[in-house]
Amino acid sequence: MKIASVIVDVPTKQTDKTFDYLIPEQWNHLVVPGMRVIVPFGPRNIQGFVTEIKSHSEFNSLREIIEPMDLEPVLSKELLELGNWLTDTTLCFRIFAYQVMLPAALKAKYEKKVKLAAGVKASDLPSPLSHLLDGGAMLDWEEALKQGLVGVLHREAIKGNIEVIYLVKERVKKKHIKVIRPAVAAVQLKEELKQLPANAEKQKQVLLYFIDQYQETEYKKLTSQYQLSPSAIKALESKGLLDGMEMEVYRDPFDHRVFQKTEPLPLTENQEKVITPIRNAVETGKHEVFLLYGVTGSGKTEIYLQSIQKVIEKGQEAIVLVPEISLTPQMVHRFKSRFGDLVAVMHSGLSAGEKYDEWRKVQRKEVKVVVGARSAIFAPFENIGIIIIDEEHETSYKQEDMPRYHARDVAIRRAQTYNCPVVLGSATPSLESFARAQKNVYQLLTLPSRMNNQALPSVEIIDMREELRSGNRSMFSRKLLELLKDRLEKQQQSVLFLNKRGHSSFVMCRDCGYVVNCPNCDISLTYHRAGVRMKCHYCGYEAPVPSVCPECSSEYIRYFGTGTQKVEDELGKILPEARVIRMDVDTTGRKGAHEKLLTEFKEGKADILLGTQMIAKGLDFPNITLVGVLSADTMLHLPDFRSSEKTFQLLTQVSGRAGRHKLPGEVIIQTYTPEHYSIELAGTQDYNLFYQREMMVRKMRHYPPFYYLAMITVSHEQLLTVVSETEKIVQFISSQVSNKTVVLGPTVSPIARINNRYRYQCLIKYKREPNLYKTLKKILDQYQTTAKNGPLVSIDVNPFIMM
DNA sequence: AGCACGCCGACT
DNA sequence: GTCGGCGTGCTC
Repeated sequence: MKIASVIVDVPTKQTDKTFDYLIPEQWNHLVVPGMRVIVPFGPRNIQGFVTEIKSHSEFNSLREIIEPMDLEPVLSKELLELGNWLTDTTLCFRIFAYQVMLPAALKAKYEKKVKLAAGVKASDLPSPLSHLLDGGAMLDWEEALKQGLVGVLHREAIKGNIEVIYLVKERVKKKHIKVIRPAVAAVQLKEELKQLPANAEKQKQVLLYFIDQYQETEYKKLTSQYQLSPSAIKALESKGLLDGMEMEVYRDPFDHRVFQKTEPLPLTENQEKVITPIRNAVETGKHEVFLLYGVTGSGKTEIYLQSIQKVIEKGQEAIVLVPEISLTPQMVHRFKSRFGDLVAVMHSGLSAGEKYDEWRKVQRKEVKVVVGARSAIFAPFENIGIIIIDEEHETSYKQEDMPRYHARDVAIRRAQTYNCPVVLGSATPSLESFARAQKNVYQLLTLPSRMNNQALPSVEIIDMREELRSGNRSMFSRKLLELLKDRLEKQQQSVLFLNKRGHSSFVMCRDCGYVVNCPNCDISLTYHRAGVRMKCHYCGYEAPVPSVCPECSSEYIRYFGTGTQKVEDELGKILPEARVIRMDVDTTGRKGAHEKLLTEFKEGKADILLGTQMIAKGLDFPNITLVGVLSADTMLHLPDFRSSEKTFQLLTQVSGRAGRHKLPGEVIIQTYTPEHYSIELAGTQDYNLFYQREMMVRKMRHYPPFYYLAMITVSHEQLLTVVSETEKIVQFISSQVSNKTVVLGPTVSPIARINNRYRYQCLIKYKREPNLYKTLKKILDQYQTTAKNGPLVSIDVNPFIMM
């Protein structure tokens, strides 16, 4: 009998290896690597991934695979290998690496049930069980737990009267509809029509329909159109004239929309210059990474579209990654209207079932292009011709929980295996990428000017300290107010951008400044409008919003939100005639609200669009001629070495919203630190100078791209234990690495406590350390094996969030 | 993760 | 003497 090596769905150190199972004869040829199977594991049944088929095992008493869950593997050979690579490079469990590559719908759901053992009568059991299990009924274990039946069940199980059953279930079913199609030629249908008994009126109608419409038809449509009972169709089916079958259908989220087909636009001279090397790489099947550096509005998307066109012509497939927040309907529209049904879209707005359907389209090779957020990088294509990452600098490409991968790294890895180009596009490339381009690791392609040579908007930086000194205490500088009024008169549109500080909405006392914190974590609670409650995002603690301040008993304790509410109120006072649309977590919570608000703004139903992060991208409306940034520096003081870079990127991004069409644009940036280079240089929109300045800082402080980072976070209930354990780790690493490597710590984490566990960090900065991963793995092995009340250790290689 | 096995305290 | 607490170790 053949043997399968299986990675089981149990994410622990001890089970992070393959387990061997016998393949029952009947599945012998079906079970292949990459397939999900149900296997017995101890007393229960769980899901697992087959990684290998072999004929020998070191174990002598193997159990059998219970059942395969797929007819064809869900992970190709390439993806299995990619999963192993992910495991090694991000130091996670293999099961996590496999699961992250699949839609959530394919993750197993487990159910534990109780039923009567064979040959036992329900009446033999004690009273509560006897009727619950009567007639072979299955009792849900959770349900039994709630009713306090565990003790009884336990006793009966020992006696052998009941049986515990472990079920592995799919989360989402494929959606099917029943269709009917003619089973014989149309001529023959006509023949049969004549032979029908005179009273077979309904059958006659159905036959006439199929003679007229010789095609597959939805069962429901037939029955409702002719008011049929199923029997008429059944009769025809049994005569062999019609064929009924289940057909898999997709939940198409864009079903109701019609896409006007667009043709490739003529390229400018610059675009032509830039696309040529990409086309060549596609043509010759050469792996190369291009950094497409092009200012906002320089026509990067058209480059993507035409490169993909080339790939499709060559019979290959394309993956396009777009940050979640710019995966707007407009963006999707551009791809759908160029490539029509060949596009699958994957983003968080879809339901689990819809995501699964989009994934199936890729798996069944029914599409050629995938447009999606981070996880779309794992699209199960098998002949990739190009991978494009738009807004390459976006931090959302790094996943913050296991496996902590960066989509850019995965993209390059996959492109290497498929010998195809990667295009990283940005108006403000990440320092890492730009530095690589400078060193010719990546090939730099530049689009220096906007299409049609529109001027970049003029940017003015306003020193808010100056405003305060001259007696203006409002949040609008005099200049910004003046321009807002001007745009109102001219009936042009403005965008006001509020940079939210650190985390989201919190509750604060206006009198004493008290902020409501989580009692278990050193972090403020987040306000949730539903139920007027506050929640902790880290431990789940919940509390109602207090009516008086616990510190000073003031009644003026309230939700501070992202500040947009406050800005809106103030706007209402000073510009009462302006129509304002506010976009933040509160107003865009519902599905589709985001799109609806933007459409309203586009249609000119408002003069001012006010919002946070989420309006920084993708807005491309002709009538926007003014962009105001209310507070540019809120992000600058976060404990993050990338804060300058992020500030510069965000300001540049926002500025790009103005004057993208015929009308010239103006940008006002309000700040308390106008002298900071990231703000000053965002003002002059000088990426190159910013790059040089920031590189100097990074070099001095030993940060990327000069050094690589690895962050170790240790947590424990006892402060002293955390400190001493972190110290031990620091010592151990120091002893293992070269003296050129910097090992910092123990340092308190920026979030000093989560869920009553204190947190300390150790930061490693290194240039070349070939054995570091092995060393880190050793640390993980050590701590994941020791007792549960011991310290927890997590490691993030190339961290993006330093908390 | 779940679950069994196993060794100590408070009860019929 | 037993029921049940959760500490430890195993699952091919």
